[in-house]
Amino acid sequence: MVLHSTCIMSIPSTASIDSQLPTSWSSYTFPETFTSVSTVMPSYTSRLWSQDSQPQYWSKYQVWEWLQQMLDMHQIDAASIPFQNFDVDGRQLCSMTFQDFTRAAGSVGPILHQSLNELKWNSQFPGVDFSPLDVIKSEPDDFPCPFPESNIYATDIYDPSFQSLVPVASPTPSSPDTKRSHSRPYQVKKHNPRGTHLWEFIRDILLNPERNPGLIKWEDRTEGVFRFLKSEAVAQLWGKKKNNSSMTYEKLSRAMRYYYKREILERVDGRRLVYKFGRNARGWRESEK
DNA sequence: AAGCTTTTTCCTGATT
DNA sequence: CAATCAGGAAAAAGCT
Repeated sequence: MVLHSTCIMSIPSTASIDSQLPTSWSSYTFPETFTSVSTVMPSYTSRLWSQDSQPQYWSKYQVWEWLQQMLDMHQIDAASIPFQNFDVDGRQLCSMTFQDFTRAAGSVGPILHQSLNELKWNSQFPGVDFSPLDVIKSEPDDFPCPFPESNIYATDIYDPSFQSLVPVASPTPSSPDTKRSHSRPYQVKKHNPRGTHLWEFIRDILLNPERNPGLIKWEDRTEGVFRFLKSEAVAQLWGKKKNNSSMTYEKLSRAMRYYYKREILERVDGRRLVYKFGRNARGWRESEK
């Protein structure tokens, strides 16, 4: 077995989290991901090579988005890690060591560290049409290898988030002899792409005061009730994310109202600009496990 | 490629 | 009055 993570993590550990002051994120502009570059390039290539998939080129906002995604994915409450410890761009993030992550995020650190490793791996070896993030857990009798004829080989990798050895695709053309015959079964499962739904966008603003310059505020934190303070500003932000400069609160609120039926939101009547998360909304609770 | 889901756009009418 | 809320309808955009 090869602990592949160690050879991926060959980046020197120099980032000192403590030295980075928690500056406000509210002034950060949204990155222009998935725009001109990806539409021009063939989708296959663009998906793998867009800056979006290369953590070293992430903006601070993208780092933050990734954090959100990780917490969602592992069902960890956002309040459990101090976001100000991650006021870093992709380059700085990538230079963080395991210890840096532990210092910055406590028990969540190892999970973040491992997930980032997988992303680095993916951006480094774009020939595989799935992300290591998609590899969830090995299941017996779940062969065959999803990329039998590629020069990618299966290798066991220790994944702290699963506390087990997880077979994962690994580029080791240098020593095919030991890897090609690998017979560990594995299962590939896609995670949802980066949360782009409106309610997630709203939730994420709510969860991060650093990025929330009085846009939306909790009315009742434990009940999931919140209120728009600057409805048009939020609409503008949403529009910016969707590359739609004509977004208005009028239209955004229509989309919000569709959530009632799906129980992502519950109706709060009588109070203007007030909404409440419903049973199908995830990741907003203070302690969600 | 086609079909389903989510969001956007537009609209009429009611309420605050 | 201006803003917001309610949804119907249908187009557009996203995803699988």
